[in-house]
Amino acid sequence: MSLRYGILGLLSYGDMTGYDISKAFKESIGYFWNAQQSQIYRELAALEKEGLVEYDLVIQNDKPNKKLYRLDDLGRDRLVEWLGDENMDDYFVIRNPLLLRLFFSSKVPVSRTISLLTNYKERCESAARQLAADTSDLSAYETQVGNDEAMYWKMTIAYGLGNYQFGARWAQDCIDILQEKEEENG
Amino acid sequence: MSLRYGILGLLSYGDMTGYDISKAFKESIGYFWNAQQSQIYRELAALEKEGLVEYDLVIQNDKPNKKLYRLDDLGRDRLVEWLGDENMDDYFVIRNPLLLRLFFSSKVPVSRTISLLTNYKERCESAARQLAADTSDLSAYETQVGNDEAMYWKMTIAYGLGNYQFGARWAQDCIDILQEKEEENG
DNA sequence: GGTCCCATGTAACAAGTTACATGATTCC
DNA sequence: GGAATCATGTAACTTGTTACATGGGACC
Repeated sequence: MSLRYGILGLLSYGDMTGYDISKAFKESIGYFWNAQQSQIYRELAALEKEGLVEYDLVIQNDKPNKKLYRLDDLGRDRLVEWLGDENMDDYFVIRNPLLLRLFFSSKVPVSRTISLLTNYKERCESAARQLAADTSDLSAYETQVGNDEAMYWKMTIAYGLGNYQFGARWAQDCIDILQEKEEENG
Repeated sequence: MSLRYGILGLLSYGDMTGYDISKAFKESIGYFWNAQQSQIYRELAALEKEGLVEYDLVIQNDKPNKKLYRLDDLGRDRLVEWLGDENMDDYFVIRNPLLLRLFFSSKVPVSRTISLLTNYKERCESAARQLAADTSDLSAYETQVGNDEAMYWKMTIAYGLGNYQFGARWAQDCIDILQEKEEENG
């Protein structure tokens, strides 16, 4: 259900094509949501059918033609409705494949799990660096969309960074425990 | 794909019915994975068809009959294979509906978002308390399954607790910013 | 000549959600 | 009398994944 509101939300900033939206999911908000291209086209078609969005076909000569989507009033209403929803159950549905795997890791040599966690830690750190770099220049965005938008955006970045940092710290703690274990039994 | 390995992993501890597995997902490992009952029965049927698990039909008089599932050698092999998999892409696919919503929250009054985050913070804190309470007595589990299993289990708990604590702290930071904002413009 | 960008989709499949159906026993 | 526990599943639907298909223009 969230994907649809992600699309409506992006369209609330300005008209976009499916391709633009797909890029936005990858590049701008990929650290808290991701979506397949095929999923976006499917959802856009559904949104149009339900009258939440409309599009104009833009004819281009040097590039493929495109469908430029915009929010309808109904779509805007639904977006605001969703933003005011009291229900938070969705926020506590967790599926963490790393923890699932770690939970059963006694079936595999300790060294294997150390390398898994080392790898994980590095990827957390590089993800954090990447996010910091991508968002280091907030000022451009700030003047473009206004202070309020930038404030909320910063909060999501703070979460992203904090979460990666936590992941890296936790992984290191686990590695320490496992290395001690290895020395004992080695 | 992870669900299947979650089931195989649980069965590696001992024979279980679909109902037992469903309970385990809810109660024991619900803080890092969740699965619908219907999903588990479907997956068990598929695993049996593929020869990764087998079951005995246990006839009961006072309760409904049940299918007691056990791991086959093939299932055990596949589990260990998965535990040694190098690919970590799955661990970095993120879908966080709270951040998605927060990102677009400039369209809604500040007070609304303060109450959202306050609520979120409280639920993080209560989830942390719950997890701590549920796992306060590790000793029973430790003698039952051995030290190695308990070690990995503790690591997943540490993640769960840390993650909830981080969520609560972050939410409070956001609330502080929003309250300042409200006083300025109030 | 090869790859990336632009821009649209379809098709098949896997995974997750929600609701329904059955029925005895136990506990309050 | 009502809810919870035990125990199985089916059906319909939504969401997410992977692969395929098309085709011009730009850049190296």
